[in-house]
Amino acid sequence: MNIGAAEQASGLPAKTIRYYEDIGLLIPARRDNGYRDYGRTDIHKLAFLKRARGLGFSIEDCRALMSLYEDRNRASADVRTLAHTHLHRIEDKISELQGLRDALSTLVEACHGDARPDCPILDDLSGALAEHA
Amino acid sequence: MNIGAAEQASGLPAKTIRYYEDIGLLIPARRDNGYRDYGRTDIHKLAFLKRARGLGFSIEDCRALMSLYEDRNRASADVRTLAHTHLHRIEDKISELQGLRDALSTLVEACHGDARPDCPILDDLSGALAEHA
DNA sequence: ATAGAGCTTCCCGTCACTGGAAGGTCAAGG
DNA sequence: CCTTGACCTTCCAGTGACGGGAAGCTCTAT
Repeated sequence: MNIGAAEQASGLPAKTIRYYEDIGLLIPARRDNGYRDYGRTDIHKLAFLKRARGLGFSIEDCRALMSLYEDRNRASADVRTLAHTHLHRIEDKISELQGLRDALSTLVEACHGDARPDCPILDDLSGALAEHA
Repeated sequence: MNIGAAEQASGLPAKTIRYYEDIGLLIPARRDNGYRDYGRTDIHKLAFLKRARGLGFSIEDCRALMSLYEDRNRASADVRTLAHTHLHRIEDKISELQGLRDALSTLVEACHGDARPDCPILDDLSGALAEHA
C-alpha cells in the first residue's frame, strides 16, 4: 500500500504520516523503488494515532500508548494513569480559559462599542483600573 | 532606564522585551553605548502588552490594540469588535476542550485500572468501539 | 587593574506539523 | 518509444511566542 492509499485509509495527511516516520512513531517497509509500503497493521496503527491525537494526547503520550497497546501484558492501570494525567491537563486548561472568558466578557459588556473614543477595555489594559482596585 | 530595570518595572522578561522590539511592537531609544533606553511611556506600553497577552490576545491583536490605544480618535466599537472576536475564539476553544474532557473522562471511568491487561481506553483508540457503534 | 554584573547580537530549540522545490517512478495513451 | 501527469522521494523553511546559551562589549565597585 502506497502512502497515498494509507492517507485515504487512515485519514491522516501523507505529510503527517511521513513526519511520524521521521520521529520514529511508525516506520513502514520499503519497496525496491524506495516507496513506503504500508500493511494492514500499519493502517490500524495510523488510525490509532489519529484517534489519540484527536483526543489531545501529545506525540510522546501517543508513543507511550502505542507501546502499551503492543504490550500484551501491560497493566490497564498504566494506560489509565496516562489518560488521567492528560484529563487533568485539559481540565486545568479549561479553567484557565474560563477565567479569561469571564474577564473578557466583563470588559466587552462594559464597553458601549459606539463611535466615541472612551473605552473600558483599553482602560483596563492600560492599567487604569488596576490603580482603582 | 536599562532593559533590566524595564524588566522589573513591567514584569516582562528581558528576552520578551527584546523580542517585542524585533517584531516592531515597541522600539526603544538607544544610548551612545548601544544600550536600550526605556522611558516612562515605554514601561506603560510594556505593561499594557503584558496585560493584553495575559488575556490571551495574540501578538497581532496586541499590535492592533496598541495602535487603537494611541489613536485618540478611535471608536470604542473597533476595540470592542477585536475583543469580541477573541472572546468567541476562547469560547470555541473551551467547547472543544469540554468535548475532549467528556470523552476522556468516560474512558477513564470505564477503565478499571488494575494489573489486568484489558483496557477500554486502548480498545477505543484501536477502533474496537467504532465498529461496535 | 580586575572582577562580576549587565548589556549586546546571533543562532538553535520548542510542538506538531504544513508548504513548497527539485527530482525519481509509474501507468496510460498516442 | 515517448510523453504526460499523477504519485512518490528527500530536504529546507516557516508557523507562535518566546527561552537557552554562546561570544563578546560596557559599566560599576573595589
